Amino acid sequence: MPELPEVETTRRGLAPHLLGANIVSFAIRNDRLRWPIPGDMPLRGQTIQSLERRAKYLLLKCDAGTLILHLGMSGSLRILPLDVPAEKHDHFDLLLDNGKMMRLRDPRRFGAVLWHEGDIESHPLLSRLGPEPLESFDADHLYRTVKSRNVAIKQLIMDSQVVVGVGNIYASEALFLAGIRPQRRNLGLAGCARLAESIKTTLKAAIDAGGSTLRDFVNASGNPGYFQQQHWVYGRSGEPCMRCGTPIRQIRQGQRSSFYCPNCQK
DNA sequence: CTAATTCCCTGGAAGC
DNA sequence: TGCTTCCAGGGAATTA
Repeated sequence: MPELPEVETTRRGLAPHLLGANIVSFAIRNDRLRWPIPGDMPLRGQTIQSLERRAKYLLLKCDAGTLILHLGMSGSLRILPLDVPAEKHDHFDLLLDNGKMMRLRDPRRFGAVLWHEGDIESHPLLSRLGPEPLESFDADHLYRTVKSRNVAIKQLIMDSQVVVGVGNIYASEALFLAGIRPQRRNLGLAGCARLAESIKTTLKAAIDAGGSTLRDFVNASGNPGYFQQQHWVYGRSGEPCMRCGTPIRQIRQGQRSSFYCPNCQK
């Protein structure tokens, strides 16, 4: 699943192929993603100025506006030669003047391709987002939020208004590293500090792991460079904790699975 | 306002 | 073997 590290890895993989390129045209094969892909985006002739990431959104900034991309649950972006035939779930292509194209594949169609002109931070999807976890996010901010809300800590750190980019997998992993149970509601400043640090550590480690697979990014037959992460607790229900051997527990929180070690996490 | 729930979608695994 | 059922998840939209 593309979480923040996968999106960042994708951004780094795409950037050298996209920056400075001119958009010749685009193709929409199936516009039914999270929202319909606008058919009238004025992309033709635009030069790609930068490729940034905000939360899990990729922002492809052009002369006249920004192409907003989201990978949803199953989306991937690849750079391919122009003549590679599209397969079943290849919904959107961006054709460039350098002989390459960027292709979006998204079987479950939870992703998005949108166009926005003007200040990108004011876009409705971006304007209410909380801090980036690897930038301005810290213990004080988390502690203040914990005190002002009455929800389980796991759901809090997955709330994009609190901090962006923490998906279901890394939420469980970060809570394990911090020694905090996912259902906890009261958390002191020290606990918040451990958790904020664990979130940063977890995401950074995953981004670093992704870097080693970047060489596979441009590959017509291979995968787009996502990577298998070694998980402490996620998906390991009933298996022994790698720290203490206690069986990992699985619970439901807000229709999502959470995993934790009942001995290591209090 | 906050918190909880529903919904979009397909592929893969499990069950019969 | 082939069907049916369940589950996964981002996050906006909806409901309580």
